[in-house]
Amino acid sequence: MNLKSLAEALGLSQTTVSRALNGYPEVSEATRKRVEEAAVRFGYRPNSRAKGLATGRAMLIGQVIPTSTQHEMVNPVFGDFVAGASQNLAQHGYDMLLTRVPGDDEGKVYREFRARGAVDGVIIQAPDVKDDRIALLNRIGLPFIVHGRSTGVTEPYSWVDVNNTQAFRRATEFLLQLGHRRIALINGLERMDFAFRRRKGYIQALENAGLSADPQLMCTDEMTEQFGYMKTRRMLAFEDPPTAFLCASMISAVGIRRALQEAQLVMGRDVSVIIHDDDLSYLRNGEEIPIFTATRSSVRHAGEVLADALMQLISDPDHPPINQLLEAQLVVGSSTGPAPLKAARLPS
Amino acid sequence: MNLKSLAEALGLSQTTVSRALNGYPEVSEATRKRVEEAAVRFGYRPNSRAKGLATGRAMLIGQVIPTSTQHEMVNPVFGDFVAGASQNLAQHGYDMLLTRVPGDDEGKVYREFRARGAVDGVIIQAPDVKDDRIALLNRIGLPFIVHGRSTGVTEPYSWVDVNNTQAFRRATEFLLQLGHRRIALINGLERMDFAFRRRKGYIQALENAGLSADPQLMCTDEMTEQFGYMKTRRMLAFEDPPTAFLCASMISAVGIRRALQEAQLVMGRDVSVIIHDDDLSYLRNGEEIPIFTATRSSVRHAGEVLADALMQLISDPDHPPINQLLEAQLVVGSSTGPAPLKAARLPS
DNA sequence: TTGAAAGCGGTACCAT
DNA sequence: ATGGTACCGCTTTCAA
Repeated sequence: MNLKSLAEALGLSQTTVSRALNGYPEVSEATRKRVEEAAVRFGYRPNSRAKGLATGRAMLIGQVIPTSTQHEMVNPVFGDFVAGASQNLAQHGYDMLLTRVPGDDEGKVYREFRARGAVDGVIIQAPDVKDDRIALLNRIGLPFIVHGRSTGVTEPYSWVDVNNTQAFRRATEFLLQLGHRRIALINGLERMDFAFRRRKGYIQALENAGLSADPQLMCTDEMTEQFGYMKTRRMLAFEDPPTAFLCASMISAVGIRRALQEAQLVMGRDVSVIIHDDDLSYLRNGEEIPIFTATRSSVRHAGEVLADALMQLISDPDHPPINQLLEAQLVVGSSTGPAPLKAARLPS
Repeated sequence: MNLKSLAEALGLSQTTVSRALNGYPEVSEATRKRVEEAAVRFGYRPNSRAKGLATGRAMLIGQVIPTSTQHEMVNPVFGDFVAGASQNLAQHGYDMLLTRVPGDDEGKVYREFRARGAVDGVIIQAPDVKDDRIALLNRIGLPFIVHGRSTGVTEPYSWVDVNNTQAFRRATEFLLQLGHRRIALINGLERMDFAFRRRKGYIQALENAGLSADPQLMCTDEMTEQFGYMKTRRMLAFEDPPTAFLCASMISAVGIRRALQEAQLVMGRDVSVIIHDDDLSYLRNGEEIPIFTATRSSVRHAGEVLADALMQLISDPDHPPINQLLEAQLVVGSSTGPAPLKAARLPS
């Protein structure tokens, strides 16, 4: 059923039917009723491509699937982000177009998007420090918004980010308060802006406390389970091992837990662990105090916020860049809900 | 730059240019060269919607984002599946269209897809036992393929699935071989077909060994960390607690590990854990033998296989249903690679 | 081998 | 308030 046959069935012109269905004011209420009813009855839905061709809009937002380069694995929270984003895009009639890039020529995809008119805007994930996608997109004039920021990029662009620096500063401060002095940082690839910022927060907290970061306790790599496991194992073997861990990925966190579990059993070692992204938990004498950032839901939330911002940018081409810094949640309590911070101190 | 202006710039008709670019044989090699070169030079790319309107194909595969109903969280391997699928779709010029359904009227989305001609086919995720989406899609005639199967559906349909029954039967057998008799099953929602099948495999293995499953050791719920944690805690408190755990989600596995870590510290308890999806690991006296199914990469692989199958279905409307059962990987070794199975026996 | 022109299914301008 | 029609950018039949 297309517009033509619907119009014929109603004995009206395509123009009128189209107007009635799209809420134009010049249609009489009587005909509008009649048309809408018939549309439902016949199950008429306008063809997406025809509509897009006529209006010049794709009603699609593009996104390149972000895989960590080597292992080609996708960040497990990607699904949550996408769920949040597409939920709010849907409210504006938009869907999400996912593409995968063979090599590292992501720029080619954006040029294609633009040239083919395949999408009305794009979402950029996991920007690097000095990410060059931003300049490209600004240049080709494809509306976009970055999930995260890119240190070193001076030209204006829209972004929605979580305050990673603050989150890690606070988490480190919390551990320091508890008496920890040897705090390990299991970080992601620091060419990625968010990892870069997390380290910054960690170092800030240490320096504010008059301590300097021990290079031996900081490591950076792709966030695999293996990475978390190996690094933790190695660090626990130091003569002055860390008493707490700060980590930024639920995947690596599994590895850390595995290593700790092993260490406790083998060495009877009593260690604390603090984990960012999904849950931060502090373990002391077998009593666990979960501190969590509930990142899966906050990533989802970021997706929602970002989608709304992008819709604004698209509806108004002259809209100034939107920059939105989301407060990092850092709640101490059980994973069923926040609770007051318990200051469990490290025994001297 | 569109076809018209490209044709004008070349002093050729749109027809010829179109033909040259689409590899029609009747174009002279000389003009084809000339056209292709000019297309590159001008950065010409055919408009997606115009092309789609003319050809009647959307070059898009639809997919509804699968969220577990209550918590609205997305399975963390979703990204890996999508990466695999869209990689192979891209080889055929297809992209993926993601939609989120507000309520539970997923059927409405598929009708829309069909009526609007928004996609050429769809991928169905996480089918329930007796999933009714299958009948609907068969009825409305939208090509589709299911990632997983649906026990109880008799009409033919295409699917790509992993042998979950076998995987869990084998894992259970392995634990039995090692001397375990009290094996816990931390399962997903058993209305979902894959969870249903996993329990089947678990029970099969027990019965083959002349044992019957203890209802106390089987639980099923949404795969949250909390779920894994709480159930493990509870089961460890039994007077005859499990000595091994079989789990089907990396998220719940974190909870299980957390509970075990705690238990070891508090109770000095020595437990084994076996985890499906991402890693199966066996822990004994502090010596860990990882047994893993590498599910993140195998889910990715499933996405690739499924995409290829769907491309076949779409290119040939009369193609009979494609059913492909992927062997579940069950490898014993380190997480860097497979190694021979070590039969670490439980002390009697 | 090349070109003219009729769709594909809508929207929107200009009349009436 | 309603209708006629050009047009969006491409493919494809038919004619030359």
